[in-house]
Amino acid sequence: MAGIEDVARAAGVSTATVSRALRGLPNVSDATRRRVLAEATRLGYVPTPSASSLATGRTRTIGLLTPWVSRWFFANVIEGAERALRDVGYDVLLHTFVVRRDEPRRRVDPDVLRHRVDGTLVVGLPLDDDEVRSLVGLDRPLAFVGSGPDDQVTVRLDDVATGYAATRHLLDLGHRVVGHVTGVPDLVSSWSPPAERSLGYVRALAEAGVDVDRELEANGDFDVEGGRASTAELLRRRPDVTAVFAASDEMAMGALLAARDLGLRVPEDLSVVGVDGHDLGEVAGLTTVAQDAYQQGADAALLLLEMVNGAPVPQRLTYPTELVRRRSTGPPRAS
Amino acid sequence: MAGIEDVARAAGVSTATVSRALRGLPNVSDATRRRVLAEATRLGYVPTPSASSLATGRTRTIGLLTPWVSRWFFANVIEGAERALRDVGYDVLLHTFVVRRDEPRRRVDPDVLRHRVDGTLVVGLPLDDDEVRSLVGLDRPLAFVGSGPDDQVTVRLDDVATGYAATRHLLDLGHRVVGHVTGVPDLVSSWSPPAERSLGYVRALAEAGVDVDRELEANGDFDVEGGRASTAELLRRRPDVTAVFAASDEMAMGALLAARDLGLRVPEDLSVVGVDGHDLGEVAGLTTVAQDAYQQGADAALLLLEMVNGAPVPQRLTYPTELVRRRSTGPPRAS
DNA sequence: CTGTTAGCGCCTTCAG
DNA sequence: CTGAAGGCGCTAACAG
Repeated sequence: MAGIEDVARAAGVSTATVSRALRGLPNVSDATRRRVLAEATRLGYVPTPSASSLATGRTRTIGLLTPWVSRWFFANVIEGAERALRDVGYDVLLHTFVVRRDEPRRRVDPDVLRHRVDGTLVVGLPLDDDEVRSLVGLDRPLAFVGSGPDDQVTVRLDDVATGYAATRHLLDLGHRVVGHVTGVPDLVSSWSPPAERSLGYVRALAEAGVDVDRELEANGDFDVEGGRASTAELLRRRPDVTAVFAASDEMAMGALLAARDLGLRVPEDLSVVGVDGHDLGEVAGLTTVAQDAYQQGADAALLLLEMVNGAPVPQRLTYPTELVRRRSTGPPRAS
Repeated sequence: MAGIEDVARAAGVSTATVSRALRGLPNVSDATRRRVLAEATRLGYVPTPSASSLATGRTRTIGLLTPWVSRWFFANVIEGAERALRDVGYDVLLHTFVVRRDEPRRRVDPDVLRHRVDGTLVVGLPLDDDEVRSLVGLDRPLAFVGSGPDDQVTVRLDDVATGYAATRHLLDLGHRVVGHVTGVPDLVSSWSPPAERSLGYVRALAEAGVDVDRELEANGDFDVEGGRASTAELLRRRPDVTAVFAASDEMAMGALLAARDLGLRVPEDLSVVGVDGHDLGEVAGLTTVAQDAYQQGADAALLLLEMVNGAPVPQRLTYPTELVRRRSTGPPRAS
């Protein structure tokens, strides 16, 4: 409840000096600063954010845009980013965008962010060019995690390499008819991870001299039920499939369910590999190409802060992945 | 970039009228309102939040306090709350608190929330009395999800009944030596769900005339690895255990891993039941007492908004749970 | 129904 | 090194 004026009065200085002293600005004598600090503490003074925002234009808040919080990748990125930001006294404003199969999602509206954040972190949300432009138009730092336009600061995997690694693992085991459960049906942007993972898949097949067939790919919408349904569909179309590469662990878990539904043993009848390194992957015995989502969130947040502070930052941080072999993959049955 | 003054000038009215018109307040003629709206839209006017906060004392922001975002219950509550709030134009400020086994966590600091939120939602974060008092001292609406003090608005399960239901299911299957993997070692508050679930466990055992033994309980820290370790410990202490009730699905998954580690078959050698209804429970074949975390988050958010608007709200919303039977539970082996 | 006038609480030149 | 004073952009009485 104490205002800056109370502190000023108590310390016998002006409000300007209090402001300077408390924010660690120069041009305040040590003695004065100590006195101000002491009085501020004693009175329990805390600056009113809206007042200082109004005066400075800064909010010490970062906007976090994401389609979900309850999925592995997103939850971990958010957690990593929030903690990194909190550590330096920044708040996180959470904005989710419902993304559904059929209906188009609500568009990203820069007006909701304007004057409300010092920067924006877009987590795994595919934006069209207009949306990106509108965020750029906020004239505040902008960074992407998981995927992002080529000309924006982005923290992500090498998704082509990731898809390649997963597929290659299956090929190395001897599989020759490999299905692919991918992420999204229609891409609003050209920089989508599922598209690139799919490219890696195709590349690995081609390199191995294996036929690539559109019938071997199906959309699993990045969730368990989608993975289950599309794997079932895949197996209906091509009963000779012996392995499936799913573009996320959650879809891969769906693939495991589909196998069980159909009475197929894993990995004897069907091998499954995912992407993520989901916490529960071990329980399911899921082979996966693992990534560190938490750290990507934290690093992206730090990058964004650098930008907020006007420091130069690398345009792109590419994270490593690691193949984790578990029970869900093995050599195909001898046919 | 256009300010309220620009709109006022363009519409040929005062800023006060613009403010009234745009916020749908009475005492503005239809014609004027339309004109103002048109000009505001044309100029792309959006009120600066910090300015209106400073003037009104309202922020249209809710603070969300939680220990994690990457765990099932928390992620779903957060998602539900965020969407409910966004729908009515409220922002969510996310605050996480690292909770670790050993070290004490950072204390909840009301100063970070002061003048920054219109209300606070505490999600599954055990607070001590001082912390609760400090939040109450903010003089803003406060609500809890998952657990909360008796005298505060809380949305939660009947945790005693939940623990009872899970344990009862095992007893009904014929188990007589039932272990319990609980949540936390030392409770900072008396209203913790793990403590109540444990109470339900004890009650069910007592009712069935089965001995209750402290050795049959172990702390699993609410995560997979904790569940794994404590289940292993449990089985070491009491090799005659035939079933385990874990206070969360994530710990239950850990119990499944422990069983596998020890070469025990589930459910023939060990039955496992959890609590939550985790999305991946089906993949693991996990029997569970399911709850709807998303809806609890959404409802708590709505309750909080009612309070912000000065409406009376029920002190307590108790959510139903439902036993979902899967492969992880079955009758004990005939000994 | 509409305009005028003070603030809301802090920051930031500009003097001194 | 410090203080005075204006202003950030909007809202809330109070007149009219």
